[in-house]
Amino acid sequence: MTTASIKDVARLAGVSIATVSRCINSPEQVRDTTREKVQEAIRQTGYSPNTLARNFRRGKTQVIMVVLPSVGDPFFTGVMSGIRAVSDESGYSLLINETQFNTMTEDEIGAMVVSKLADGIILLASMSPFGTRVLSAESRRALPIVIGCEAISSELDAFPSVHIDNVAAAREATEYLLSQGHRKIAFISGQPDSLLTREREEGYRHAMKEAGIDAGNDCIASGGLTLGGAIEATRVLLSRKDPPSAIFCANDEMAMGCMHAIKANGLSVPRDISVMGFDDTRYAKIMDPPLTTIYQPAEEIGERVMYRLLHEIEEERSHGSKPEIVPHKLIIRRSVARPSG
Amino acid sequence: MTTASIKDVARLAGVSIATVSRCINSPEQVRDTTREKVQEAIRQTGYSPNTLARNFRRGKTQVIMVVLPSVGDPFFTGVMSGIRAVSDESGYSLLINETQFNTMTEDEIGAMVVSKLADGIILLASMSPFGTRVLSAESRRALPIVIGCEAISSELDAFPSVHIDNVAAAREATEYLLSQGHRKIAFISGQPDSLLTREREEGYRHAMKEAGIDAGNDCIASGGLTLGGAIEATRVLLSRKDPPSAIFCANDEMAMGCMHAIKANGLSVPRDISVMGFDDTRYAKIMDPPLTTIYQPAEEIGERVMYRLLHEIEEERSHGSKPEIVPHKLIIRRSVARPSG
DNA sequence: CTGAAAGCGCTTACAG
DNA sequence: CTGAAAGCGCTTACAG
Repeated sequence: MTTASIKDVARLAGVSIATVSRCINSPEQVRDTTREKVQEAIRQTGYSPNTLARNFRRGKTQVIMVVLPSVGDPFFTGVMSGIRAVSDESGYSLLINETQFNTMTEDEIGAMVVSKLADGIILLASMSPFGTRVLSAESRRALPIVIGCEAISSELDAFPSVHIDNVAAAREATEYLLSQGHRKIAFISGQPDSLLTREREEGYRHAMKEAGIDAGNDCIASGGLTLGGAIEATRVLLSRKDPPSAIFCANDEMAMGCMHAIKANGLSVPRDISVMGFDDTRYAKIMDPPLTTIYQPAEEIGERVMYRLLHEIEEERSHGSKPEIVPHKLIIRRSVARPSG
Repeated sequence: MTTASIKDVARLAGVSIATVSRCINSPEQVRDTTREKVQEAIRQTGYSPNTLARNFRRGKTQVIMVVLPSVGDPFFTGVMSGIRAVSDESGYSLLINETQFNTMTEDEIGAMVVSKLADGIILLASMSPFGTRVLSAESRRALPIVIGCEAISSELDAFPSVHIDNVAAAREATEYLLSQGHRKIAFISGQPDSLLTREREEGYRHAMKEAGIDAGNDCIASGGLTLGGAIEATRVLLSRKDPPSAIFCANDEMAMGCMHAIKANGLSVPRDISVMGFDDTRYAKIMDPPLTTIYQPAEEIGERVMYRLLHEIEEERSHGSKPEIVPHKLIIRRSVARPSG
């Protein structure tokens, strides 16, 4: 199958390749009769422009790369659909790059843009705060990158971002648990180096401290943001001499695992132990009992991130832009009750 | 930020661009002293090869495109990790293209390959069985495409594929329900035009028929493979004059919604109604009660699909290859019991 | 409205 | 081991 090139079309139609190109890219510049001849030739040859050549020539690809940690994470369903809503009407295609929780260094991110495979990048995944400095602060600012959902490392704070106030949200969640009378509140965090959960942990610690409670290190267990990790972490927490009366998980995925582990241990949620999640994924409301959690406006985050990126691509790069903070919301369902003790 | 080109490096190092190119692509062909000069020049200029130019020149991209219906679908976590395990050791990058349940026509798929944006394609998503015929049967066979998980339309049956025997698996699931004494078994299907669920539905019908039970159309409700769709479908089923004693859902996602709707209706699973899923995603075992379902070897499917694709890319295209069938397995947990009636 | 020509940045036989 | 040169397929000022 030797694919037809623009030359074959030109030869068949009896015109120059420039004219064929114009028929495709700005047909209004071509006389009707010529255009029809060319279109017929395109049909006959089965010609389709070589995207590789075109991208190269134009120096751009019309694609936006979305970097996310893991396909199969229900939280990203909403974010993606927000991104897509905007990209659909802007003529960009979306391609997704999965990191599988390998933190990306700044350099790898930079390489993606420098290599021109995408015109812009949306980062929804964590990345190492310790990228080696190939890119100067100046050139870094020039890359069309926008960060969504996550707090970001100091190396990346030159980039625009949109996310909720994770510290405040986690504090609010913890305060709700406190308001229900809990004192022994444990926290299941993500990977120790994840900035996102570090912020949520900070909110938790802050609220505990303000309530005059010493949240020592054995109030905190790492669940790696995964279902299995949370099950393990919960088991550890429950086996302590003085187990918690409430567990706050840094995301809903872990809250699902946590609830399961509690029940598997013969205890009841929320009668024996209360569980609080974070994200409000589609599963939160169908948990048994339905999960009390923090809602993140996933679609809105997606839309705003994409708008922001289009701005970065099309306008002058903004300098030192502040993060856009979108509102979160505490969703009270039935996985939290007053402690029985 | 004007990025350095190969010319800048050549000038600075005092060599030709051919030599710079060789230093990058086959350094062993270059004398040590020259290579060092060039490497120093690369460092100073911050040069990084323009991937667009390179891809264009080479006529290939070293990327594999994975087409899947939806990021955020837990089933694909395993398939992707199988694919990645193989691609990692083969030097290909993975890019993901999400269809959001818009069925892709054969033409769109073909366009992706013809346009050369990827060297090969893995299709994990449904596609319309009615692609218009831009591609002849011959040329179609030439595209490096492998299909995973799904049964496929007749237009696409020239492509290699790897999946479980969906008909047999669904039959087995239904037979298990029958063996527990159920007669009034409902089925929640996907989109009416989804080939995948059509096969599962076929297995269900087959088993029912063999048991001498008339599974009329009101035993079947469409849930669109989504959580919300299944909740709705379950409500409809429960409101029938003669509600089912067991519900077989075409995937686990719907089984989760189904169980929720049953409980929300004040009924108990499995005491009042049994629920059977399909896929055995990571959530199946943490459902309450844990979900009885069909296990698909997701990782293995991913690995095999990727191996198959590498074969397609690197070797001669295979003609009329048979689908690879991987084994499924009935996983008995606690969402199915004997009917109470 | 159309064509001849330059050039995007690279790779790779071909000579030497 | 290295360089000069052709060429990948397209787009786009520039002339006419």
